[in-house]
Amino acid sequence: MPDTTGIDLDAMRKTAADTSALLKTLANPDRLLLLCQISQGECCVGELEEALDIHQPTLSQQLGILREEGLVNTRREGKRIYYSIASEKAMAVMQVLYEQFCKPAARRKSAARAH
Amino acid sequence: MPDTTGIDLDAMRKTAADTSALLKTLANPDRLLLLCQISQGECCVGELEEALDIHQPTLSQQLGILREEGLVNTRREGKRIYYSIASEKAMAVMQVLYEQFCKPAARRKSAARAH
DNA sequence: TCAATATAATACTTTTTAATATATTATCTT
DNA sequence: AAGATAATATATTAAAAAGTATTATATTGA
Repeated sequence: MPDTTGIDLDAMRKTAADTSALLKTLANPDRLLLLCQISQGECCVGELEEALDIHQPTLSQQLGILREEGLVNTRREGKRIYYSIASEKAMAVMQVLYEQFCKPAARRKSAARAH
Repeated sequence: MPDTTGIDLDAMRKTAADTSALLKTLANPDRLLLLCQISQGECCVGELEEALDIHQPTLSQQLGILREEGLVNTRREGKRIYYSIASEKAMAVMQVLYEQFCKPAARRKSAARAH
């Protein structure tokens, strides 16, 4: 009987590596705030800077990481560059994070209802 | 008119920090595999070691991190220590990760259906 | 004393973060 | 067209902090 355990495990490891790559990209407060803001509608760097009060080089650096990891798209309009969400997977995770961390009251209610 | 922007932003930063702490804990392939396994039912260290082929001190170290961060519970039974999931938030995130990374076919179908 | 698990100690590499400076691209003014 | 300004990106670097893997040892219970 062939040992299929190792094969499955290799596939799982690969998936785990991909998954943890996304999580790692998300695991930074600035980037979470940026994605949160961008997810509510396309915005340019200046708007992000003002809304989140992160100073420009840091902002650009973090946006660069989000770009490299394929989480956001960009579009130039004159001097400005507009960012929007590019990754469904990232959005799916952000949605859950929002439910778990930003809407605790509502969550508790529906959890209670479920009992 | 008081500037309420800063107050909201502080709250958001706090939430973002909490959120990224969880993400950081999850952002490691070994820990993802461990949680995945444990989420399918309580298991002891030996079972995890065999199922995932991670060697003992590393395993114990990663389990230690999951414990410290409150993601898992432990229960001793004789020589063995059984691990189970302790965090609803972590499970909610794991569930989405599973849907996004481990069930791509099913996901694509339902996405297509939605059009 | 053995089995199961945890902790400690260490050495190493890799990341992260933050700050400052500079470059690029586009628009505006004269 | 020249130069000034605005918006954004890139480069550089320094310092701190984390992550990883390994080997050895300790704890707890049977």
